[in-house]
Parts: sequence; structure tokens; C-alpha cells
Amino acid sequence: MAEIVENAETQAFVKDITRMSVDFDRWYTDVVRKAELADYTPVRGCMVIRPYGYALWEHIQRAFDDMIKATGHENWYFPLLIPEDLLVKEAEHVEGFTPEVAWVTEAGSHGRLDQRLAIRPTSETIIGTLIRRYIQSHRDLPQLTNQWCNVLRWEMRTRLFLRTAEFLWQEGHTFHATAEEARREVDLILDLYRRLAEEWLAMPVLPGLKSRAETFAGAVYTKSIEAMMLDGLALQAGTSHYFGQNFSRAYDIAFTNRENQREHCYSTSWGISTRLIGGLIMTHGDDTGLVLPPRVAPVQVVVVPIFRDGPARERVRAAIEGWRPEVEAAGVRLKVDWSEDRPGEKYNRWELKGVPLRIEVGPRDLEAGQVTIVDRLTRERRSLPMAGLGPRLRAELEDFQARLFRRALEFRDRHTYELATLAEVVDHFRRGTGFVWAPWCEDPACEIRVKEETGGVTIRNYDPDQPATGGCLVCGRPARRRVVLARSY
RNA sequence: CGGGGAGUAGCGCAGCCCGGUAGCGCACUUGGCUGGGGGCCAAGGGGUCCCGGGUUCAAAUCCCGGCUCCCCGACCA
Repeated sequence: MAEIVENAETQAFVKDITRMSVDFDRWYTDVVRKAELADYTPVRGCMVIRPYGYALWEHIQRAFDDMIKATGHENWYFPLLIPEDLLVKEAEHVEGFTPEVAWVTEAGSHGRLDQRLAIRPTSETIIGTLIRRYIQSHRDLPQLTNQWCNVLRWEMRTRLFLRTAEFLWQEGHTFHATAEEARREVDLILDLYRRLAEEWLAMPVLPGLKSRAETFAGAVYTKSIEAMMLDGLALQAGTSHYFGQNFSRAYDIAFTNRENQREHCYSTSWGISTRLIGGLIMTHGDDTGLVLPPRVAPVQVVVVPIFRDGPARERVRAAIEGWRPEVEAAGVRLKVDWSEDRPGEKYNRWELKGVPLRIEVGPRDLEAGQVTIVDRLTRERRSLPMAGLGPRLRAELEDFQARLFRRALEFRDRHTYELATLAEVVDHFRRGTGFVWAPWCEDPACEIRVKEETGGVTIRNYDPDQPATGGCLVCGRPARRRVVLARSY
């Protein structure tokens, strides 16, 4: 287990959450439930996403949706149900997914269906089938489609956000006239994912290529972004796949090129899901609960009014209403907590919910013409003048976002190692976690060997442009790749 | 999907062995005192004891089946 931020102060504050150092998995579940992000339901693997969690998703969604719109992509909606004969056309793809596909076999008074219908585990097959109608000429390309939807995969072990049977995601599916252009699309999206993770979620990631063993079913290659969680495990936070003509051949998605010849399209697909929320929690959280990056926090600044009696309450209210419009005009998502709870309870509740900044406004502040501001990371109290609060809070939030990213990056760096041999790797993962860079010859047998000897450590990904030096950690033959190894979610 | 544990008020749990009026803490409601880090006093409300069968005069308790959650091992965004 990685080191955990813990001191007497934090211990005194938290009664509701299992401490990270005691049980990381329970800590995670406690945070998800106590922060009111999500909860269990009567159906295994299906969760209810509560308003605070859904608001988080909406901010992530908005950020990424804007990015893909700006790069020419369009949103569609494709059906939930996929006829069996259609699903099974791409052999490798089917083989990869059938173990976790759920089927609709009968319907109401209709009784048994002639052909069972799959509930989409992903939509390559249905989208391919439908999109071919709209592609005739190279002039119809590229088709840059995306949809925001739910999918269902019958998972064995489930965890809130990280691996649920039903989850929300975005799946992009694009069709191109040339391999070159499709490959560029895969890289473009991977970079948008990197930016979403780093700039919005303050979550540092390693973009790279997946090994053959970890490649998506039916893909020529898969690229991913990999993040490090606070327990040192890797989280695959987004994937972007290049299919070449695999799907286009299976589903006959073709166009007439400039030479008047019929040619199959080159396609890609890519996705991020509500899993990102799990990643967010495990990247920034602490023993007192969530810590949210301002750019996606549903509430960026919470205001706790302090007063003793009616008149004092009124003065505090007037002061807050005085600067509130300016703050909101500055684009700050502000919440004033007028609930009847005591201030201490409010502090704890909003810290648990990860709100970046808290403002306290009481009689002492009014006299001084200031507010008290407390930071979720440092818990330091400072005073800010009421005048000019809008721009000032904007700046504070930007600073908070930057500090959060820096903190996560430093954590990752502290838990990243460079090792040369299998023996060292086995020894390392016997005692700890984290990322380990190591040289690899690219032989799948060596990859399997690593997984077996370490009990589950896998190659997360690698930079295909980066040269490797030395000998393979397993067989000693000249290395072709410098790969990152980790246990993963 | 195999091995282990759990499900009783919103939450955390006791009661179950040894069948007989369903309990405790927190939360909740009302009133008062309070209010800058989870406050105090008083009075209240709240239960398909996970679901379905069985045994019994009688089941939270015993038996059988199922569902969900947690932990440990094989597949996965």
C-alpha cells in the first residue's frame, strides 16, 4: 500500500469513513456512499448514481463533448438491442465479448422471440451495420460519430464506478478512407483523453500502446491512458482502438474511392466511462473523503454562514448576497449552506464531499470587511477582502487545480521505479505496488511469464516511439520496448 | 464462477446456539438553550427482522431454496 496522508487532525475529523491505511477498498466504498455519489441497488452490478455523482459525470461529459465537437465529431444515438446474427459477424470481437453479453429472449405478451437480442456491451456491430447506408463515396468520409449511452457487461466482480455491469460511457466510432487518417484519429482521441484526465481531472496519465494480449477484441491495436491510484494500482482510464478494415470487411462498410474502385473503410473506436469517477476518487481522496478538482466539482466553493441570532443571521445574509452575484458572474459554482446544522457539521460534510474551497462568513468577518477561506487540501484558514472576491476566487480555484495535479504527479513519480530483471520485478511486487518501467523483447511468452511469476502484474502500455535499451527483463534478448508494469483494476 | 462471511428502524450493531411482547447507539421529529470544527436538556415517531417455501400451537431465531453485499482465487472499460 502506498503512503497515505494521515495525522491526528484528520483522525479527529472523520467518524464515517474507514481510513485508507486500514482498508483501502472499504475506504473507497465508504467515500462513494457517504459523499452521496452512488449506491447499491437490488440488481447485482447495477448502481444508482445520485445527483452529486451525476453532476460530476455531467461536468466530465460536457468537457469531453466540447472537445470532440470542436474536432468535427457528431453525436448519434444507436439502439440498445442488437440482433444475434448481427453481433456475431466479427469472429474475434464476438469471442471477446460473448462471455459477458446479456440477452433479451422474450417480451411481454409476445412470448419467446424468434431471434434473441443482445443488450449492447459496446456498439461496433450495430453502428457498423447502420452506418454503411450513409457511406457510398470517399466524399462521405470521414464519418466521425459518437454516442453517450449505457452499456451492459455481465461482470463477475463488480465495484461502484470501477466495474459495474451497467455503466455510462461515451463510445466514438469513426470511419475513414485511409489507414493513415484512421491512425491519426486514434492518436487525436488519445490526446484528448490525456487532456481530459490531466487538465480537467488533474489526473496524470501515461498514454501508450497496449501489448497484443491487452488489445481490444477485434482491434489491430489499442492505445490507452493509464493512471496511478493512491494504492499504487493502475487504472485504465480510457482506450482508443484502431481496427484497420477488420470491421469494415465483416460488415461490408465500403466506399468508392477517387479511382472509382470499391474499398473498405478504415475504422476506429474509443471510449471513456463513469469509471473515470472512480479514478478521480482514488487519485485525490484522503482520510476525510473526496477531494475534487475545481474544473469538474459540482460545487466549487461552499459558503458557511456563522451567526448567533436573527439579526446577525440577517447581516451575514446581506453580506453574502452583496458579493454573490460578482462571484457567480466570475463563473464560480457557489453553494451557500443555509441548512440548520451547526457549522462544524457543515465543514465536515462538505469536506467529505470534496468541495475545494470553503468560505466562512461570521460577525468577526463582517466587522473586518472580509471572509474566511479554508482550503480542502491544506485546511489553512486565511482572510480575503470581500471586495473583488469574484476574480480572487477564480484565481484560488485555478491554483487549487494546479496544486492537485502537481500533488498527484509527485505521488506517481514517488511510486515509479525502473527495474531490469524479472527477479527484481517479482520481488518488488511481492512487497509493494506502483509503476515499474522495464525492458521487454515483445515476445508474448515473456509477458505471460511476468504475469504468472508476479501473480497478476501486467504490461499496462508503452510509448511505441521510445527506444528501449538493454535486454528483456525475462529472456535477456535485446529489448524492443520500454514498458510500464503494474497491478491494475 | 469456486471458497469464506454478512443481511434486524436512515446508518452502525445486539438478539439467533437454547423458538414465546423486537432492542441499543447515532440519525430523525417537536420545544428550549445554543452556534467560528460533528453541542446540551426534555418529550416523541419510526420495523414486510433480505425474499419465498417448510417445520411448529408459535419463527428474527430451526430446515430448504433464492437474491444482494463484503473478503479471497480464474475473465474484464
